Amino acid sequence: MNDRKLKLADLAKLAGVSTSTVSRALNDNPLIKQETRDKLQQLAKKHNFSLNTAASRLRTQKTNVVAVIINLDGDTEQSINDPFLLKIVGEINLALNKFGLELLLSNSFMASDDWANYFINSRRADGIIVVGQGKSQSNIEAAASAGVPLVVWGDPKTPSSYPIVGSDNYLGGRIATEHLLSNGAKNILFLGDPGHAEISERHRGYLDAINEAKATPHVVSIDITSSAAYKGINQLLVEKGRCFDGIMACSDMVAFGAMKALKERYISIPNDVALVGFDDIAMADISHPSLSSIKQNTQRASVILVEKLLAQLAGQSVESQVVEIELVNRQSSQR
Amino acid sequence: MNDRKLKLADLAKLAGVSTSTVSRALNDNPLIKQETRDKLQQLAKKHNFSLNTAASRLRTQKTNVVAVIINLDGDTEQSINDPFLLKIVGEINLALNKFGLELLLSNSFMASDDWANYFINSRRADGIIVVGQGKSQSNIEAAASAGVPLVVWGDPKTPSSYPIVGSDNYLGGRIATEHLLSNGAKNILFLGDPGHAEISERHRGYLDAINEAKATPHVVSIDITSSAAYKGINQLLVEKGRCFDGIMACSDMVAFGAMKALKERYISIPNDVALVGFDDIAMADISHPSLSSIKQNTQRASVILVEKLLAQLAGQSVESQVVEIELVNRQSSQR
DNA sequence: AAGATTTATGCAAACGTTTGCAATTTGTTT
DNA sequence: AAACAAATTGCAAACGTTTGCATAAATCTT
Repeated sequence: MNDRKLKLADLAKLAGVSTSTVSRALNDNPLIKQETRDKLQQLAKKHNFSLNTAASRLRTQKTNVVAVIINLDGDTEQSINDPFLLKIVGEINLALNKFGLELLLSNSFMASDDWANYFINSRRADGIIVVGQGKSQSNIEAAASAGVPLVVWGDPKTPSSYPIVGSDNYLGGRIATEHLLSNGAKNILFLGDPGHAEISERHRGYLDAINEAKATPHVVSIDITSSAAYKGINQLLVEKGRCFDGIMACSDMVAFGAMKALKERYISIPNDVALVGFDDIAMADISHPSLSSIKQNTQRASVILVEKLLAQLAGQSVESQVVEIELVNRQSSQR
Repeated sequence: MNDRKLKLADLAKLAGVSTSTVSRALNDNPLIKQETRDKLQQLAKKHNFSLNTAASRLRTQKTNVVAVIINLDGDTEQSINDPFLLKIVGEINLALNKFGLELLLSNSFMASDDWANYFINSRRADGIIVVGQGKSQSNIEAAASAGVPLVVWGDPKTPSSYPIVGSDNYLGGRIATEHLLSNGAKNILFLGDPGHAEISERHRGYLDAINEAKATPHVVSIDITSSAAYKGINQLLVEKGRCFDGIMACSDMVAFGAMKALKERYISIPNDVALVGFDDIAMADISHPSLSSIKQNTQRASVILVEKLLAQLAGQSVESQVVEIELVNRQSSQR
């Protein structure tokens, strides 16, 4: 490997042309003769040359970087290790790569609260993708109103000044609940925290389905973690006995927490209690009984998120968008 | 919000000092009088000023960015969505933040194969953290021998020219197997692909434990996915019946795949077959029966990875390091 | 074959920081 | 009060690209 890092000027000298020509050639600028372009590109490859991104970013005022912020609530236990959040990040990564963009990973604890300043003003990234609305949208609002190109994974029905891409959570909640009802459940619990944006919509769907069936709703409000779910169901069983025969869990991890509590007390799933989760994480298919769940099309959503961000960068204004959901019918709700 | 982005020079004019002074003040350089520093920092805050990172990176030749590469095998199904890999990424993120570094997320599919060139030469990042050794280490070798500051999450016992931080996989495999033996299992399966660096060590540990107990080893070589495990165990049961009473799975996801196959055939865990996994993912505690597993201290490992990378950046040479493991004893292996 | 186009290249000025060195101010010593 | 040392600040030159404009070379008109 060469000693000192080559720069454009060195390459130009080697080829006996100007730096402008090399720069254009490497960027495949049609101003340069095809033949010259090929020659220079080969030369660059041969010498292991690579443009200094700092310099080109400074010059072009573009970074080709997107900041992805995992938006965690300060007061919840939902951790940066939540499998679903990380799954989305993985898929956003793939989607960004498809468009030649890079991914700067952050979380709401780390970056200062002033996202516009920290990420955009400082030219760390061209735009922001926020994963999760959380309980409070103030950081997002602030960034959006500062004119930052921004797009959010969350509940698209939430009124907002910024585009939100996500599942139809209302419909998901409704379908899941109707599914439980049609499988004979009468007393269905909603397990999750309706204070949280996305979950509140699932809750609305649940409520409407319950009311239409003239059943009585019952909410067990817990944090979005499996251990909170485990404790919540346990406590309920201790205090009131098995006063329910169905659970609509606000996430798969929450469903698994509930499942554990039920199994420990030898309550049969799905015979005594039917169970539906949300997210369709990998584990849903592997657990026993396998977990029925509302599958979110995260792959498609990721691509849409990136497309909408690019549209904003191109100056277009974009709207929120719903991506389809699907009930994946497995053992935990069959009877 | 102001119209045009402020630059250092604007701020300097506002304060009536030179850009040098502002630059130094914002970087808390003791050359500048404390009083002046405070004043300028406040002014910067007030005007929502933020240094242009492209410019400072160009000037200083440092980025404060670390590229994290999820190293996926081309020929395996282990996906970018693997919960364990992503968990590590999450923790590396936190560790980097602690040191004021940022995280550029990549995977081995996206970046060109020439990591030295793509990440370092181009000044995209100062160093690289590779997550997972995969089956082939050629990319890593190439980068390391090009002099890239680099550190790998993997099996520290693998001979290498670069530092590897990871669990004592040999010991993990051994402890897990001994645990199964001491719980009365006689015919213990190793479930996983010994061609894979980290897993080969676990396999060695397994073999030694088995041999010392004068038992017979039996390897079911499968891809590192739960569905491969499910199929593998299913097939074995069909072809040879239940010819084993213990399974040492090379990961928790693999263990869950096996668990599902067993449950479906009403083979009791742990009574008929005792089961131990590896990784201790969140689900291990939530499943029923809960899954005994070898817990890797990923949090500590992440901090060590970052520290070793920083040491390299400071010109020191660093060695591979083992982080402790721990058997988490749960229901799947108790009898 | 000389002008008028078209095509291909080069010049030189940015982009916004940081930093070695020089210059200025302040404080200390005699 | 002069001479010196120490503490602050400013000057100006980088860092390595990209790109508007000018120029040179090649092609086309007539």
